[in-house]
Amino acid sequence: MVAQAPIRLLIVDDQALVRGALGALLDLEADLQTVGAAADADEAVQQAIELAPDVCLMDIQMPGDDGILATKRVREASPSTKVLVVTTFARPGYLRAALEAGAGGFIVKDAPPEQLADAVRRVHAGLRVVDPALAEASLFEGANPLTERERQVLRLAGDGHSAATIAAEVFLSAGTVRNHLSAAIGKTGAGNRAEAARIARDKGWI
Amino acid sequence: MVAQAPIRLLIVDDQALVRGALGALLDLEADLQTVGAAADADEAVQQAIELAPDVCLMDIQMPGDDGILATKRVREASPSTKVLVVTTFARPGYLRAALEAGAGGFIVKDAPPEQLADAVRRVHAGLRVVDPALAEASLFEGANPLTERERQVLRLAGDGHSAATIAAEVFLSAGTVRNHLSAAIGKTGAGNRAEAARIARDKGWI
DNA sequence: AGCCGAACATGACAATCGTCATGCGCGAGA
DNA sequence: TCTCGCGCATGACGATTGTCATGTTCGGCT
Repeated sequence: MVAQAPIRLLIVDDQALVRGALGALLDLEADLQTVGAAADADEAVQQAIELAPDVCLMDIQMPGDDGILATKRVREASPSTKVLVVTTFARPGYLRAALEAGAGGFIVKDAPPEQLADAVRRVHAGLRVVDPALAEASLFEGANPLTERERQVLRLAGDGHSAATIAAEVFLSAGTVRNHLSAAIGKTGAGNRAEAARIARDKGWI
Repeated sequence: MVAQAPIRLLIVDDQALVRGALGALLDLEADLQTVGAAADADEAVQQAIELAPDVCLMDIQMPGDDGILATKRVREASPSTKVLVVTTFARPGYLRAALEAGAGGFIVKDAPPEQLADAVRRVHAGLRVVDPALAEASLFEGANPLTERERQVLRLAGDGHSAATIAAEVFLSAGTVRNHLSAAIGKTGAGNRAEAARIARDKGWI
């Protein structure tokens, strides 16, 4: 039997150490070969065009465009490249957003290392790879219940901005800002804006 | 020349994928050998005793006891083991706390992969390894200005608890809690408790 | 002993926040 | 077409928060 051409990989993660370590781990597999590495969305898109890799490993948390948006851009730039999203946080909102952005798989960094190579192979074969526990949580949690305005003001409130400050930034009256926050507090089941922001972040809603 | 005995490593990180990936990266070096892996502080201490590794790679963010406390416990359990703290966040407070806990080095995950093996060798040789930029920041930021009470109430406030709730948890009057929070707000230069909590977390003060 | 500063504790007062009632505009379905 | 529901916007009202003046305790220093 003739040896198959290896699956060519592009690794995207803002942390250099993680890029190198994942590369080392995957290069141990005979049928996988790391051909590129990128630290942000722009580099990722450029390398996807130049290298047309078979699979792109994508971390979600990055400075600038996040991994979700980067996934969408990579898929547009190189449709033959499958994207496997690898993330630290098992947030249902992330899973949903990643799949909608065109990701072929979603795996958390808690997963055993042996599973990673398998996930890459499955994604390359066109299969959907999703952590079962996370898929269930996503179903249970349901979709993001927050409206655009609510997300917008809640993000700012979570950073400690006052209602008046937020009102000035989004061109609303302070009362309206408080009202949107109140709605967000109700939908998250929180008792105040700080807790609401924390919960929404936990679930990947903002 | 006779081959040196390899440097024996214990890797501590709550994320299985990262443990495996770091292990793969370091095992590429001829003079380094991964002999153990642990997912939390308890496992780390147990393995330090059983294996007496030369160097322990320690992540800071972990469930249960954090990496700082784990460092202290590993040093006590196996004094011959040097600890190299590896963290995602370059927070000056973390650096100071890690060194006080007995860490021999502190490196962030942004660092280039080649640097990691070198850092391990230096720590093993008994040298201090610290990211220069971070050391400067630590000097500039100074020590944690918050008192014990201020840290305590600010942590709870950051999770969205109200003054009354916090008061009940720490056995103080609501007014006293507000007063401690006010002090913390002043020391962090924030405008309210939420921002104060965010800033304090950023700097590794809570 | 006497003094001093730091951490901690408390209640009064003004500013800000969370909730509610109310209204507008717009797309979906009867 | 006429509702109905939803997102959005606003101001009034009670609840919570942030600040300030004040007081207590405790260790260090002269």
